[in-house]
Order: sequence, then C-alpha cells, then structure tokens
Amino acid sequence: MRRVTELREQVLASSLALIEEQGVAALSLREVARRAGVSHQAPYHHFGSKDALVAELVGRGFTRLSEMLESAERTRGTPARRLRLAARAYVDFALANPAAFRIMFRPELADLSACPSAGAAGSRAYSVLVRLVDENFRGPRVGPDRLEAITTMHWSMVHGLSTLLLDGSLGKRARPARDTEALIDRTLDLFSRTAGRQR
Amino acid sequence: MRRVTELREQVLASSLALIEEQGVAALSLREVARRAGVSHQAPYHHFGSKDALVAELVGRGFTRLSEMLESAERTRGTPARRLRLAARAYVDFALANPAAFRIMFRPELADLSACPSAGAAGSRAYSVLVRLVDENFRGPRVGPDRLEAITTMHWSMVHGLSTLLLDGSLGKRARPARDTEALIDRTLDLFSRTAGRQR
DNA sequence: TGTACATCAGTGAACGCGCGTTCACTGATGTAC
DNA sequence: TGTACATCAGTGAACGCGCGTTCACTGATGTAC
Repeated sequence: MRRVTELREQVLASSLALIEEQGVAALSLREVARRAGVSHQAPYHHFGSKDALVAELVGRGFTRLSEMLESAERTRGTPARRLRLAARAYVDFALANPAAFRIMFRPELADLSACPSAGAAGSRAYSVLVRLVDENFRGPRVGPDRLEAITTMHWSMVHGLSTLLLDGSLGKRARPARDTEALIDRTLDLFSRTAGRQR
Repeated sequence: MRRVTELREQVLASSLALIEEQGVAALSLREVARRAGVSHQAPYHHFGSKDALVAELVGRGFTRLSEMLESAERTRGTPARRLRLAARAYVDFALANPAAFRIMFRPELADLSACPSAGAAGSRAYSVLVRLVDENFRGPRVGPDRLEAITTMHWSMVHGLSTLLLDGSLGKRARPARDTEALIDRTLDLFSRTAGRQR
C-alpha cells in the first residue's frame, strides 16, 4: 500500500495535467485513476466526489495565487513597483498553472459556496489587490467610487491578459515574430505607467 | 413539417439558452432536440455533428461582435470617443450574448481551423480594435511595439471585464450596494481617459 | 512480546445514465415531362 | 392537368461508450491491553 497521502497528491496532480492536456470537460475521476495506475474507485477514499476534488483544486489555486500576490506586496520599492509586480505575478500564476486558473473562475463547475476555504482563499487574493490600489491611488480627491473603478480596471486587465494568453488568442493575433514574453512586459509596463494615474 | 430553416434556427437558439442556463458542459444535441420538441436525430439534418453546431454558434457570435464594434467605429466624434464606444460595445456584447461569448474563446471546444468563416469573423472583430488604436495613438514617436502593447492592453481590459462580469466574480467582490452598470461605466471611462495616453 | 480488534486504502464487479452517432424507414413537397 | 420520381426533414430503434457512484470484499497497518 502507498503512504498515506501519496495517492491523494497524485490524483490532484493528474487532474491538473488532464485539464491542461484536454480541457476542463475531459476531467474525469476514472481517467485520473487510470493515470495513477489505480482502480477507478480508489480516489473515492480521498475525495468524496468529483465536486470535492474540483473544490480542492480551486482552493489550492487561490491559495497559491494569494501567496504570489503577497510576495509582490512585500517587495521593497515604490508602491507603483509593487502594483506592477503584483500584475506580473497574476499573469505568471496563470501561465504557470493553466489548469488551476481555468477552473478557478467557473462557478458553475464547482460550487464554492459549498467549500468555504476556497472562497476565503479567493477573497484573500482579491484583498491584496485592494490594498495595493489603495496604496497607489488613495488621496484627498480620490473617492471610493474611483478606487473601486481602479481596482476593477486592474483586475480586468491582468485577468483578461491571462485569459487571452491561455486561450491562445493573443498568440494568433499578435505578430508571430514577436516574443510573447516581451509583449506581456511591454503591455504591463504601459498599463502601470498610465492607467488610472492623474495627468 | 416545418418550414425549411425553422428547426435550424430553433436548434441554435436552444443551444444558447441551454449554455446560458447550465453552462457549456451541459450543451448536448439530445437536450436541444428535446427542447425543440423533436426527435433527437432531427438536428442531424441541419448540422453534421455537434462540433459543426458549435462552430456555427461561434461564427455567428464573432459576426455579431464585429457588427457592434464597427457600429461604434462609424460614430461621429473624436477618435477617443469611438474607442470608448467600442470598449463599451465589447462588454455589451458579452452581457447580451453570454452563451456565445463563453464558447467563442475556447479553442479546445470548437476547432475554428475547421471552420474558416468563424476564424475570419474573429479576425474581422480584432481588426476593428487595431484600426481604432491606430487612429488614437499613432504618432511619430509611437512605434509598432507600442501600438501592439496598447492594442493588447485594450483587448485584455475589455475581455477581462466581460469575463469577470459573466462569471459573477465582480458582483461578489464589488460593494453590493453599487450598481454594476455604473461600475462598468466608471471603469471604462477611467481606462479610456488614462491608459496609454502620453502624459 | 503477543494477541485481538479497528481502521484504512485499496480491488473488482455492477448499477443506471445520457451521450453522439448510425441506420432504415416515412410521408410531404417540389419538379420534369 | 396528371403522373412518376427525387429530395428533404422528419421518426424511432439501436449501437457502443465513458461516466459517477455504490457495494461487498481484502489485506496491511496501527493500537489497546
């Protein structure tokens, strides 16, 4: 028999690999068990249901994203630099964890209200962004409406960029000779230098 | 028997309704036939396969999006106003056609390379954005790299905002008392007034 | 140190289900002569 | 105007498939005494 948590971790890893290779729709407990070289009933000893497995993946995803954002937040330098690093961290998370990113924002896939810890991890990530925007833009003439709009704009921008990169839309449209990495950097640079700043 | 194209249109409409209600994974030819009150084989007289049905939905979606963007492009006023209207048109399209929007950017769901017209419709929409960015930002000191970054930034922003709105993420995070409509407007206003503009 | 027992992580068979797709058929409509 | 025929959009039965989930069982491990 395996050590206690071995199969559990293997199932989680195989699930992400499967989603990465064949998309969210291809995720099935049976295929995951097959990849782990284990009977298709074995995963049920670690996850009560397929939904519970997905919820665990979502929760871990948000936790990892939060850690990466908080790491950017702790960096020395100007507030603008911290915000810029957080934006890059968001995109980096998506590129490094495409399968997790794909399932994290699909409420119809996994009911997060049934999994409080995953919901809390999502809030934790969001609150980093709120703090960074606050630090960068709060001022006597900047009301809550404007702060909320700036937050929404930043989140939309990094989320959209991540999504388009993962779906391959940008790769198809941007000039093929250009390096994707450079495009990401130029785009985030431009955004953080201009968007929302008073002129 | 029905008139020639009646069931065809009904199948397309039911498919979108089904996706809207239960998500992309719930789309099945059999359920769609059921909703149309027709045998489950009947749709095959109009679509060779499920993939062909999805490709048709994607193609029509991009065509409609292109029309809305081009309508914004034809508006009188400043270039900035046209770009701002196009951004709003993109978000409006997503909110008005959530099911279509959800499947339009999922290459693993429908292989667009197998459906040239859908791919062309996608390029048509993208080229509107390219023209509007060009009109707004081209200048002696603005090279192609910068124009490409501005384009990417704009697309990412409206795409991310649309995605977050459809997935309900923004509704959960933003202060509940605020009107979503107002948040969209403030965000797009702020973005178009600041992002990418020389200071 | 030995023994009885509970627990835990596996196996393998079986369930019912909905799916995409194929096939043979039907009956109404349109068309050539 | 009638007739023969092709076409077209349906029906209904059937196929094989993979899925999530349940059940009864097994054998190794940990633990109380």
